[in-house]
Amino acid sequence: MTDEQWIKDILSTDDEDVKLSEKQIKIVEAAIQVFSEKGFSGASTSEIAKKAGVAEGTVFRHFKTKKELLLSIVTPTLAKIVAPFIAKDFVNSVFKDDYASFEDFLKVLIKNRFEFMKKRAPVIKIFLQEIAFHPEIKEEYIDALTTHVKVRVFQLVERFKDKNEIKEYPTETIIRFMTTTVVGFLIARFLILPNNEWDDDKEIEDTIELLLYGLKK
Amino acid sequence: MTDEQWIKDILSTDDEDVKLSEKQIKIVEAAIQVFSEKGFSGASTSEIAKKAGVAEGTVFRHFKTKKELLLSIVTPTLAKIVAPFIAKDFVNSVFKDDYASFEDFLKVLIKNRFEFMKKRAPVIKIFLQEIAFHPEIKEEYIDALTTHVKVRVFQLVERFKDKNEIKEYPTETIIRFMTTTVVGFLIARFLILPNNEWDDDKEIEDTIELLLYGLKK
DNA sequence: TTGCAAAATGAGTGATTACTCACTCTATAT
DNA sequence: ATATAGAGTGAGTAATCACTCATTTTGCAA
Repeated sequence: MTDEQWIKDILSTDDEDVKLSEKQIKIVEAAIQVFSEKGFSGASTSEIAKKAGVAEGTVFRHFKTKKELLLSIVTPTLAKIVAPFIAKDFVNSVFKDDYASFEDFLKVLIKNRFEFMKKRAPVIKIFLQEIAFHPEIKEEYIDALTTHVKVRVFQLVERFKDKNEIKEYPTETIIRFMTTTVVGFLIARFLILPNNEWDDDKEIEDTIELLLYGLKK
Repeated sequence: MTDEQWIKDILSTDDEDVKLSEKQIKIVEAAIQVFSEKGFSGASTSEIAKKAGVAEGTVFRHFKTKKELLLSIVTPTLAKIVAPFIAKDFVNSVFKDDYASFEDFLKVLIKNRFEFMKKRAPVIKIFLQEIAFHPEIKEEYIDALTTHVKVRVFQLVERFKDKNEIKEYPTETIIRFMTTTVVGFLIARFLILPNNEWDDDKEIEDTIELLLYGLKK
């Protein structure tokens, strides 16, 4: 349990984008708030400017169009979703000391994605909402997921299969099962019922256990 | 396997709303298409009217506001989502002949919701999208789910627990697990990747099996 | 203090929005 | 044939939209 540094490093998500002026940051923050509340189409640039404490013209000085403002929020988010998995030898790192169990992996992964979601719920809400109406974003998202994340997780799952830790289901199905379970939990926790009283530690623990029992040999 | 009439009856979702004039139907159909493609805010009443082959005034003769048009689509959907579970003695019906297994129940439920989703994907997309921006709809939805669906499924799961068919996890967690798995599959299948080549029968089978292994004692 | 470029401004632009209303068309009853 | 009611129309309305641009303010080097 103590020696999980192998993934924690890879999964780090704490880098922040800099090189934005003070006003630019205020505009982006306001945009996140308004987009999150009303959706991209329902949000008006005048409201964003007002909330940012800035003239409407200033918004367009820094972002050529309203859509560019959306992209400046959504694109880095996509990058951060993918980031943990693009470490070149992701799979090997996990197995480096031939010590990693499927359980340990699940644990670290879920806890990490939990913190990720906790910190970025409004942005991820925008991301999920708008992906449906902007085919280029959706395309880019699916592309990034399949070429970076899926390929590597695929290898990983097959290694755990080889080690006889999990069942012989189609790897596709296993990945889908893991994904919907984790993502479903996070969406329920942070987007649908954020105001419920959640015993987070217990929910995470149970989710891991259920997944484990469903998949282990 | 042959004698599952007990649920199939209860789960029927094939009633259609009538008492709508020909033009009203065309307007609603057009609205479903445009709302589904562009979202509520992004859709214009003029486009809906055009697509329905109708003057814009006609839209407002039948639906006082744009939002009323949205509600005329979304409200019956909510009713149909809940419908299967509001049969007064839902739980007892399932156990009527003391013959139902958890597996049979899962099988019928998933297949039924699959057909439901298949038939109504665009409307359900609208439903899921707009629930985020219309608190009253969300409230009504959560209310209906907790007072009708959740209560009954709760009883059901506990009965299966009593019969030693499933584990002693918190019933809440079991329900969430079942829900995210099934809903996650349906969203992946019909909303995110509808154009993939899906072996539906196999996916359904595997999903049931995985859920079963995760939950059975 | 002055000079000056970059940043910020907000009134102005044409397009589009949801919605209205005075009017016409159509179907049925007599 | 005529009257009547309601369905259908589409030009018109004020409001709001994303975006522009001539002008002012600001920060800083000389």
